[in-house]
Amino acid sequence: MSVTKESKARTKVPRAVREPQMLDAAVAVFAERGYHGASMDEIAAGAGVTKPMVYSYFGSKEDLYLACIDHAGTRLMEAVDEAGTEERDPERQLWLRLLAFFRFVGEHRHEWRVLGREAAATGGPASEQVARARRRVVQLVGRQIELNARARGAEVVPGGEPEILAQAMVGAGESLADWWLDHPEETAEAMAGRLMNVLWMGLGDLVDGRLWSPAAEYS
Amino acid sequence: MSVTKESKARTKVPRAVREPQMLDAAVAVFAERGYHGASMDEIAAGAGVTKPMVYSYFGSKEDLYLACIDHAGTRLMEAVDEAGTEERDPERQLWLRLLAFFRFVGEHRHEWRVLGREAAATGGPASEQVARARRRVVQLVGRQIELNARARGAEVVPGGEPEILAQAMVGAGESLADWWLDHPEETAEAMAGRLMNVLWMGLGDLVDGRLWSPAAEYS
DNA sequence: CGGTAATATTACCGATCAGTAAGAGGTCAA
DNA sequence: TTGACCTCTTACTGATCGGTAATATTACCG
Repeated sequence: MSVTKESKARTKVPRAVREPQMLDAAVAVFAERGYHGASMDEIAAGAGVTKPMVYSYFGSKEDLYLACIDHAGTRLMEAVDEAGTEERDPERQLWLRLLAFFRFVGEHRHEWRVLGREAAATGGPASEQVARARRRVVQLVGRQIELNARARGAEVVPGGEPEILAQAMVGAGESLADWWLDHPEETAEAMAGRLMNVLWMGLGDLVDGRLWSPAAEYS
Repeated sequence: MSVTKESKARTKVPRAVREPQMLDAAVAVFAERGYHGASMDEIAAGAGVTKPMVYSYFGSKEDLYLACIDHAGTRLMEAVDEAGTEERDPERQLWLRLLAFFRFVGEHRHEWRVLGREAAATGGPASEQVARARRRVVQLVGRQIELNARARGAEVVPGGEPEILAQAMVGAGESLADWWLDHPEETAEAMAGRLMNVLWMGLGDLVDGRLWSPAAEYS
């Protein structure tokens, strides 16, 4: 009952297994305490080893942090990217990807927190890495917006470049995801639906009673 | 050239003057380094004094942080609240308040950063204070949404409770504000216009070419 | 002037923490 | 078996930082 799993695995564990364990523990601690607040001892303990092992595998605290950012960013990108790749209708594709986003956040809260919140706190080159990972997500969303616009026959998106709109969308998603943490009774579908509404329909439509809803069953 | 201002003010400064100086310095350092990364020595130096003075006025690091949150939150609330108080049209009132928000962010980046980003990093009772300050903003926006809905004759806002929509809006504003930091050539008006568009018109309208624009001159 | 209260400093303590040295103990191939 | 390699630990260093005496210095008021 002391540690999460496998109270005592006294065997030596090969690097290929232990390294991901360390990464997971690091993501959890960084998400909980932030970069400065996280201690390497706690991360090591979370992985079931002691500090020098973490240093021998990852080099330094900052390198470990960078690895966490990369890990989380890649996983999020994969989840959102592969959702709706075979969906032709851009509006529905947007919906599917929003849904994938919230499902990822719901199932990997730690990863999301590392990417979203504690990001710019360090100020060093680590924050550069976070900014890059974040930009990848924003660009993906921006391309999605462009797709939607082109599908409607518009050459450019009015109201600003797609990436700026994407920036706003990602921020709205982040904020809703945070709200979700305090209201776990909501489903990922409900959260994605809310974001889809406020983004796609806009407040102007909403207050007039025009509501968005997924046309068909969602996967 | 060493310190920002007044190279040497060798006189003793009354508490009523020095305390706000400390608060300003603390906001700046907390915004830059985050709670954990900020050192009391740096804050004290920024205020032109040494550490024990800060402790004698604010008690502890956490108390100082709380004071910063309160300070920034109150100022932001005031700025947004008093904008458009005498505007009757809710849609235009929303616009004026978005504008006030971005002007505040543009002129008080430190304050905004303390409220927005480094917020949940501490995990202690300080994050509770941040959450409360943030909630005040969200509630203000939520009331604004309700006002808009009522002005259109709707009893309730479809698509979810107003505070959830407000949560998304605030997040979108945060995110755009961050983007703004890297693109200072944009004006507060342009930023507020973009946010107004994506929120009020919605992507569905935007990609169809329906764009929002302020009806009359904005103050 | 003199003395009281507020402003301010120097110099320190103890704790925490990133990072390391040195070596103990398995594991496996030859 | 043996010896080389990988895993893992104990035990430390040096620096930073929150917080605190103890004390100095200035302003102000009678």
